[in-house]
Amino acid sequence: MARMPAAERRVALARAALAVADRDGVHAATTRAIVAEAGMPLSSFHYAVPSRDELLRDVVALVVEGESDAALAELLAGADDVPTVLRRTLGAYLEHVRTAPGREQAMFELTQYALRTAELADLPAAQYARYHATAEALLTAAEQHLGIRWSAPVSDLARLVVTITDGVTLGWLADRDDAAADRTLDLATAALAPFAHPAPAPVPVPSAPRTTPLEEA
Amino acid sequence: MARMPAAERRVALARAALAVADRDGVHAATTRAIVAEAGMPLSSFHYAVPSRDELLRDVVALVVEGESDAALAELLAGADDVPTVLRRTLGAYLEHVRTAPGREQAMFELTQYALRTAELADLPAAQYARYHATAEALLTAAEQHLGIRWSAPVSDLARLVVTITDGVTLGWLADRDDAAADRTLDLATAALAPFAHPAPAPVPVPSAPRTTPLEEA
DNA sequence: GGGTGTCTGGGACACTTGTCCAACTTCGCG
DNA sequence: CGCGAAGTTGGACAAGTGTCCCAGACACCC
Repeated sequence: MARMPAAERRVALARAALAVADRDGVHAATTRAIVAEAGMPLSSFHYAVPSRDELLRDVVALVVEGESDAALAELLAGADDVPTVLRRTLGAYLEHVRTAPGREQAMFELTQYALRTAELADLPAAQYARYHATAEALLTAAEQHLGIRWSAPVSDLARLVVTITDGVTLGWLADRDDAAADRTLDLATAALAPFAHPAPAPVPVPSAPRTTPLEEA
Repeated sequence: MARMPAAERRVALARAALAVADRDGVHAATTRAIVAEAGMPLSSFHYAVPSRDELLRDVVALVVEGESDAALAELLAGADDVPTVLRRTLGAYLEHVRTAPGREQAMFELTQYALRTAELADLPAAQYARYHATAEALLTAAEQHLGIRWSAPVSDLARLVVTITDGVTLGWLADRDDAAADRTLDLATAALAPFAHPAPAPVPVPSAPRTTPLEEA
């Protein structure tokens, strides 16, 4: 085995663990399966990581990290009306689940496992806080780009959005009914869109007039 | 051990398995833990049940069975306006989750486990079909009792409702934020209520006029 | 009452699991 | 060059897993 600092080996193990959990489920991500995936001898595991549970913590961080970026670009494209953008964003999420179902299922499994494991009991709350924050950022960005204001607290709406994406994912994983999932998103869009109100007259800061409000970051 | 026909012993084992899965998670529901819970010797297990996976199938059936009744009564009580009934029903579900979180989590774990297990791969679809059917029956009953008509296909709405309850459950299990879950249900209620339209003039069957349409079953 | 089929239950099997050790090699610095 | 720190590794451990066998006990019907 090539020589490798422990820290580096640890992230390689986290990536391997994610690959195994994606393919075969979290319960199959044993220390032996993980090192096999990473092409390491078993003894490397506990040299790089104190315990399997610690590694799983890394895996969650690994996924939650890269999650926020992908969806944001979708919003900025074709800045149409609210329902269209909403539907397109939800659709993009579902598409992501469809192309990597194991990954998303692994995240559910990880959450459930963490909830049952004393040393990881704090993980799910942090994980979902990140989900909620991501959704909130998305909704706030939508206000800007669509020139609207949400008629309910954005943090509450964000939680509802995560609720819906989670629910749709779970349902689709269970029966793989693409058409039904799409119809659910249609309905969810129709249910969510009315919370968007046209923005009040773009508040001009009296002391600092702008030529065009479109130039605001 | 008292003598007991194998069939009877099997349901006792299913109940014990549910108790263990509720308390300690599905992964802790080993054959030994289950028979200990049931107060049986280990060898009784495979006399009554061919395999552990078969037993888990029973457990799902056990829960899905008793699920439909509880919520229905809620609807019939105080037949108020749509948002109130909607909110009350969703609230009753959340309350159920709150009082038995392990149970609901066990169902999620069971679904995830089944999805990863070839012999149980058919379970999740059937399980969710039941959920959807239950929600659909509820929504249809609501049409009658509230004198409304849903402006979207009831089966689609039912899937959205299950999506939301699943999502709320998952989120609450993760962070146990009661207030946030309640706010999510408030918002979901506001989002769902507009799908209810006043029923069209109560269709009188021309050949069989009724004195009062309220007496219809 | 005898015998057949149902039920009991102790014990074992083959295997997998997370974790650790102790010996070995390699690196980098003085 | 020498030496301590860092990295590598085969092998083992104790515990736990699902499943099965087999000898015995009991119930019920002819």
